[in-house]
Amino acid sequence: MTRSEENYLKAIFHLGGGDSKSITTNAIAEQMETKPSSVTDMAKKLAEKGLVDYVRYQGVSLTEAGVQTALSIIRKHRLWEVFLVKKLDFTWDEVHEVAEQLEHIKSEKLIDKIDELLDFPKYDPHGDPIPTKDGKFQERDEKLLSEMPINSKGVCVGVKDSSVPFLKFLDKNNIALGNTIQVLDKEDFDNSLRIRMEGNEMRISHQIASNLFVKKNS
Amino acid sequence: MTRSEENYLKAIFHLGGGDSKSITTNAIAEQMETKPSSVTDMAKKLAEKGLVDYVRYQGVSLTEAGVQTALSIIRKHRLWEVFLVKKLDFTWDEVHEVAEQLEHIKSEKLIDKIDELLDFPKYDPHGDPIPTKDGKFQERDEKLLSEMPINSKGVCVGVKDSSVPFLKFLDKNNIALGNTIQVLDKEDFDNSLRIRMEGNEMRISHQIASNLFVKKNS
DNA sequence: CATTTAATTTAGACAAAACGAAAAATAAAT
DNA sequence: ATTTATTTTTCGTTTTGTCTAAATTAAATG
Repeated sequence: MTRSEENYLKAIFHLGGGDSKSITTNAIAEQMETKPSSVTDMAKKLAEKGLVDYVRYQGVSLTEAGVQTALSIIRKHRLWEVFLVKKLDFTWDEVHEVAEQLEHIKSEKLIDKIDELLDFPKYDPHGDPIPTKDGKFQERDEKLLSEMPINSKGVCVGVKDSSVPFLKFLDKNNIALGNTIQVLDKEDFDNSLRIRMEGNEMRISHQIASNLFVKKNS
Repeated sequence: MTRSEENYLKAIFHLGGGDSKSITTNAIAEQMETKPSSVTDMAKKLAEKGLVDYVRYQGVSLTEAGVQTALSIIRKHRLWEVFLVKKLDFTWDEVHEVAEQLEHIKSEKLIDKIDELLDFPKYDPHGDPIPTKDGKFQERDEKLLSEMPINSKGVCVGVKDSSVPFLKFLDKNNIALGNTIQVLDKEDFDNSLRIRMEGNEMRISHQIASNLFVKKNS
């Protein structure tokens, strides 16, 4: 399994190709910042290896083997992210780039030991769930802050956009995972929200609210 | 700097090409388990980049820039080895293979933080010195056990051969770095030694003795 | 010093991964 | 239903790193 093949599988998974949904070569090319013609080449190769189903002009979806491979890479990526934050004091906006490299290290023992060292974390620094060793994906009951009704309460558990600028913005405004949130009011005009976060009242744009995952209090 | 280029620089350094000594393409090919013709190609490329001096039919030696690059890779390799042993309970015969991959991860912050996490170790699990961040190499006053005079005492500080079979042999015979050693007798016939190690008397073949580094007591 | 031997380089070819231009297939629009 | 537009693929080319076989250079030997 080459690095490039691994990156394609990961991209297809992130685009939803794990649910036997067909992903277009164009979509994959955009996600990976490459050209559609390159994707076609790789689609053939991965199909050859039994990792994707590929129908010309239709698109690509992951086979069961493809899903498992993708999950193992995502598992490694997220565990390394936790390691970087918890053990090496990286900030959550610094980890992605390095984890993109570390996820390709080939050693089952290494990643199992990292998992153990971190005490088997369930979520990465951005709140994304870490697949288990046997390829199970922990889905979570969460919704976007922008979709919470007025007066509902919850806890901030993840970010949808994990780009560096967004993460830095959250830091600057003391918005962190684990914070309690109550929706106080919604502004019809621009869909902005007034919320109470950890006791402090603040105003949140729709842009922000639609990129924060919240676990609603039961 | 590609992975392949880094591996060539490392190999040349290990063959002594850091002391402006010319290393033949054949020697490099053997060290890297590749073909001399491939080495020639890479020699040209590295010369182009100013990392080696290359004269046709003469061989290759590292430039100052080449030495610094090689040292930074060796530094990473050895720090990762310490990490694997100290933090993840790898044995000293398991670390090399994984460190060969980890040494190519590109992040200055990462390796500095690993260094810090390990409390700035000076030696790797095989007793090899770890170059400093500014590319200084800590030479050490040590000699091979096979060259120690009778009755001299010392401490075992490193291995010359760090192959898996040799390391496993040492484990099996309770020979570990840090152990005290006294040479009791030398057998002229086969150059084997009688030694006292941590109180226990034992016999050591020349083959073994010439692969163990000892720091002589002053 | 000529010749053989060994080491080294050159040249041509290949595989992986990528790209751009152009052809082909599909989808959309009229 | 036919044209138009868009998407996707094909094909030829490039780059990186490697290899084999042939040619060249250096070393060694008589």
